[in-house]
Amino acid sequence: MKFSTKARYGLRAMVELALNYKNGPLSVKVISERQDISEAYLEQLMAPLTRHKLAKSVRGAYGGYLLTKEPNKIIVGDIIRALEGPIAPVDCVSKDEPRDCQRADSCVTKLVWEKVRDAVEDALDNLTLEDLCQNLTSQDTTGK
Amino acid sequence: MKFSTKARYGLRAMVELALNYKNGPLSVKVISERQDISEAYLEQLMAPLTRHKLAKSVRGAYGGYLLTKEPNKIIVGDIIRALEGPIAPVDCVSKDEPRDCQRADSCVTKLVWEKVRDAVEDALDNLTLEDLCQNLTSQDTTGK
DNA sequence: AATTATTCCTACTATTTCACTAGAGTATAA
DNA sequence: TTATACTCTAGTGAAATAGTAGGAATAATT
Repeated sequence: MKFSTKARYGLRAMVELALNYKNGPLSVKVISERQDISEAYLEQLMAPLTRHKLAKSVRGAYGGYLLTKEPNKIIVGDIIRALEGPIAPVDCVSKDEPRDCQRADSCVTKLVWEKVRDAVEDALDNLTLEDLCQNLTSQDTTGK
Repeated sequence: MKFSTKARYGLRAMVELALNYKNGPLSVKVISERQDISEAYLEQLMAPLTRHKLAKSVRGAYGGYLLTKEPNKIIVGDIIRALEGPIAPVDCVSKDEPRDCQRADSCVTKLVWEKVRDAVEDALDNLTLEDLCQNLTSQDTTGK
């Protein structure tokens, strides 16, 4: 029950964009350095984020990526879904692409997975990039 | 962000034991037939459940597995943890075996994973095997 | 016009994890 | 003493993960 590096790295990249929100585009190179993520790999992660209109790109020199909205309008859950697909601890309870299973008594445990799915969605959909940025700055003052 | 077959099959096996709670041990063979799970594979899943004292075994003819407690005393979260280890969407927020990461600003996203972890634990720790059994019987009456 | 910095696109690959299978050994009831 | 179970460990095939690599397109700078 782990999130992949796609979700983890991609989210960190988005936080980096949020921190830079007022300063124009940030290149993959810079993000990858600041966040210590492989440049080529991070490039791939930006594609789904752009496709889902969470970030937009500016090509050419001095280009890079920008958020499409203010940090407080960007939901962490949407970032994760863009990177990993629908949030579902097991395929049969995926809201978007449920996979129906033959077994009648799979319903016995379905309740469990539905509750987990809802709990995770609730947690992720009530956090914005701004929340994370605030968390960072408040932690900085505590000194390590 | 998926649960493995270990968690899914193992939980289904435990529900099967709960349904049979008053009738003595249930063999892996029977469980595997009722739940349509490979016998040899399910055998392996019973080991951690036994080790964590959620089930106990009776060897020899007419043997099998039993719950160690009443279904309403067995927490779904404990079953999942026995089968998959600590509930943690990323390693750094594992309550038992946290893996410390060097990156100071990993803290930026740590909040996210902690919230997810807590949400999942809360969901799983507030369900017992009895809850699932009741869910089954009530669903049976709805037809389908 | 050439150069440089950037995103875009796609194919490839190494590693790891998952989901089993297989078989030999041990305990126990009938 | 035999059949029925659990116990333990090693092996394996397929799939997913986590990247690498390279070239084409685009835009600003010189």
